[in-house]
Amino acid sequence: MGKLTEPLGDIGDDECGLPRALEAMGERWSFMILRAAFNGLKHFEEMQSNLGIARNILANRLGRLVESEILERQPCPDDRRKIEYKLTEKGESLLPTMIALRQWGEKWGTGVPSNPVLCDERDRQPVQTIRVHAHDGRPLDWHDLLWVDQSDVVAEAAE
Amino acid sequence: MGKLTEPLGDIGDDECGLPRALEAMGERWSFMILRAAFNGLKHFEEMQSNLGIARNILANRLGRLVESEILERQPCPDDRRKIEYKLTEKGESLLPTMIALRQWGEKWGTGVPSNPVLCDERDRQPVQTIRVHAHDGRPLDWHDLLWVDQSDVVAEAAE
DNA sequence: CAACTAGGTAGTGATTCGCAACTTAAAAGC
DNA sequence: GCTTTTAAGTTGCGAATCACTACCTAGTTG
Repeated sequence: MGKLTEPLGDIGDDECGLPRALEAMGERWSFMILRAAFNGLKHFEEMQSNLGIARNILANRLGRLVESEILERQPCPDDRRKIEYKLTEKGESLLPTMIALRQWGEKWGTGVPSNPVLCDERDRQPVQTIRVHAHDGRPLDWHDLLWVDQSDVVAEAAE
Repeated sequence: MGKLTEPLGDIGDDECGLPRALEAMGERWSFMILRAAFNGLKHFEEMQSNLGIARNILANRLGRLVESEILERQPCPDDRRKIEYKLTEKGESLLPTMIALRQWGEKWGTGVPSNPVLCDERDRQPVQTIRVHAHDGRPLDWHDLLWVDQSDVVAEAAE
């Protein structure tokens, strides 16, 4: 007797992944550090000078990102002073979120076209703007969306 | 004589839209308030009781989101005590970012399948997982990406 | 073995957060 | 029309977080 759909009204908060995501990524600097990691920065000093973040904050955030299994912390074998922070699979899977946020900031910032463009390395064409897509690939907007109870989805998928 | 590509190394920080996006959305609660707005909550008290956020913080965040033109603040004509906060176009265009973050939180949270599923209202099938797509639609991962100078992109697009 | 480097930690003041109480203006109840 | 209730804030204050600087320690270089 599950309610079939809800009118995008209030959803069970704890069913939503957003709070959990924000627990890991919601603090100041977290996204900037993630960007640095995606940009190939691996070491503490590298990130510190690149981001201009305070050292204790950086240490705290790196620790937290490692705890959340977004980054992996491994001592370098060749120079045992150095520590390499690298993205885990979980961390890499934040790429779409980060690109979407970046694209939004570009689109709605000052009209500057934002010069180095993110491209597919295969054909060097810019990547698509990130959108929500339906099962069959149609791009969707907010008003095309609906919350459906899991059981009802499965039933319909069997059709 | 622009450098053709960079190996995803350091990018001009100010060319990146991420800091600008975080200026508007990087504070605690901003994303949760945005989610509330997407879920149809329009009024102060509604959001306050739904999110459990402190009133002063909510007032501050709403003010900031309005300032950033993510929300629009309009007094209700029928009840002049009430104020309606509604998403602007700029605010609505944060939908992909929010869904991407939510999906990430669901995928990597406790193995709970997260029950009400976000679906296309047309066929009631779940929406796709948000990804980065190439110009031609191929899904791309981190290692498929490259920064290309704008002028070089245009040149290639003309081909 | 002296100097330097990588990755932190510790101390301190400035911000911000979060809770509760208060305010103001507009409805509703009677 | 007078009291009560509701909506949307604002204010004060203690607790937590941020950011800046200085310091520390292990490992590496000259």
